[in-house]
Amino acid sequence: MTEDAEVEAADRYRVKSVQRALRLVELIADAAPNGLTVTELARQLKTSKSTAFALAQTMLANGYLRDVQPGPRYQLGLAFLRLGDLVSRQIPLGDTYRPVLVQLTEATGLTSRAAISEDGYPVFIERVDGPGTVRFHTLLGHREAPHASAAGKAILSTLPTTDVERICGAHGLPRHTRNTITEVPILLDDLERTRRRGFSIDDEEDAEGIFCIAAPFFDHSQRCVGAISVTGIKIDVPSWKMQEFGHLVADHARILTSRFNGQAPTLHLTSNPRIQNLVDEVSN
Amino acid sequence: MTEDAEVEAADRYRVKSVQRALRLVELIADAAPNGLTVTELARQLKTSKSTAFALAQTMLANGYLRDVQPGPRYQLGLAFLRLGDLVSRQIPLGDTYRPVLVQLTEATGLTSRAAISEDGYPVFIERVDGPGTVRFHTLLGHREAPHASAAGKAILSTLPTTDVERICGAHGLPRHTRNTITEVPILLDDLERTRRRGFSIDDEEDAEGIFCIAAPFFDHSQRCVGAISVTGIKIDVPSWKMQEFGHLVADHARILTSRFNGQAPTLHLTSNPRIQNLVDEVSN
DNA sequence: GGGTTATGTTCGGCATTACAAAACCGGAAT
DNA sequence: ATTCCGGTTTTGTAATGCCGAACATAACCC
Repeated sequence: MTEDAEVEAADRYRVKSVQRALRLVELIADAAPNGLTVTELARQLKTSKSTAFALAQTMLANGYLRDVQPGPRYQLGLAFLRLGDLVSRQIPLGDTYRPVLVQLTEATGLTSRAAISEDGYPVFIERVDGPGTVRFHTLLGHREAPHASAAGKAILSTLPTTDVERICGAHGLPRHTRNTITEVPILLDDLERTRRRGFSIDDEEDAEGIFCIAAPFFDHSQRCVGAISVTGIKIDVPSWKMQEFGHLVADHARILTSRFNGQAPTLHLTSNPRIQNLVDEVSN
Repeated sequence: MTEDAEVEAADRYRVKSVQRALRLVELIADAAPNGLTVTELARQLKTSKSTAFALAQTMLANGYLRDVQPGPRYQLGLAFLRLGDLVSRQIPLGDTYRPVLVQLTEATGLTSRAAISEDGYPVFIERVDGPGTVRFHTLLGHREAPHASAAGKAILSTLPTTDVERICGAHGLPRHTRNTITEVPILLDDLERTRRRGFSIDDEEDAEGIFCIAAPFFDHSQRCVGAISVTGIKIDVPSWKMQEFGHLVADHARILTSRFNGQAPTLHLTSNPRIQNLVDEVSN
């Protein structure tokens, strides 16, 4: 009990049963679409059936869960639809994103998404699926890794190095694929290239076979609000097309910036010598 | 304590602190977009500041609330975005609705919505706003009154009379405006007219100055899945246009029905004599 | 069809812990 | 500088959430 009094202190003002209830919601969310039974909930929550039952009943009575037959299985209720809609309305200029994404998807034929920055992390708030048959299971509200996603790197590329190091320090650079950048200096190089290009590239760094291209957009004080991105399957895209996609994404990010009456910051070119010879790499 | 042991029994398996937490979420949702402070929460929850604080901290730590400065105000967190998105994906054929609504909005210039039936109540699951500057504050996940909304009446019109009476008996027919139907027989007449027309009309019955036109759609077993509707301001719509809107809505509802591989039920014409002379009213 | 297993639901008691009140703190306004 | 007001922390106590075990009910299988 002496090990980490800090965590203990942080927990002091948390209501345990509510924590459990929230965890229950998460479990059901992850277990979609078939729902979970009381027994399965109890096992996963590491609690007794009676407790899981009481929690589920409470959520049920308030519309946060619904009961799908047969064999009482709990599924997320429509109440979350309302709350989700409310949240998306609270996002500043929330209805600006979709038209831009629609246009970007039409131009590229790819699924496009918009993320806003939450302490450096991209949180996706809007999505327009492409016409392809392959569907990426990308949920709104999802936080992606800053170092292993195009949107994340686009956001990081607008931040001073100290902030990048702080954010990376907080959660490390866990490896997702063999292409994932796991060293801070390499990441910083990548961010510098991103600044020069105007868009970031996730080349199978988050998931095998998937690429992502993103560009940041800004508010009036030149602060990065978030990033928009397109996602596709690596195999059927020649590299010249990647460049084209990149410019399209960057163009549409600029449209968003102007919608916000925003302004992109002027580039602070690095003096890092390792970077200097990358200047012309853009046109490769 | 002897008054209603039934309610007491139903409450027995509810977790009080979780109930409170959910109520807290509702309060914050209703108080949007500026959020609430701990003190305001405590007052509205009729609890002490410390309790409200603990609840809010718990939700905060899990991303269900966010802290908007200044003077710590709590606002709904982006976690709800994820859950809302998940729920909307769980709706069968969830991505079928939007294209149809887009088309309907283009054809009518009005805001159009789709609702699914939950025990006779329409719950709105998708929305496409019209080009007008006036915005209706219609939230997804919102349950409208069955007797005082076009979508509700469209759904009721597909149900046998006994079901309609049961549903109305459960919550009564509360008056919203002076046009609201508050008598069951009148409602039944209206439903019969709806069946003959092929679409339902809410003529300022839910809110003054607002009209709504809806039509039901069906699944393969001829059961009503829900209804789609258009909403507009009464004043600038001539009655012949209402008819045109009605047919457009009904047409698009049929499109949805066919997307579900569904089939509309054959009309069971009533023998109610009061209705007989309404048959030709359609062409008024 | 009866026995068997796996569930969902109900109950009672103990220990936990969520709660309220009050003290503490820090910033804004006077 | 002082007061006020709201947010945070503390602490004791009573409420209540939790568990285990009993009960009910449905699915399953010889």
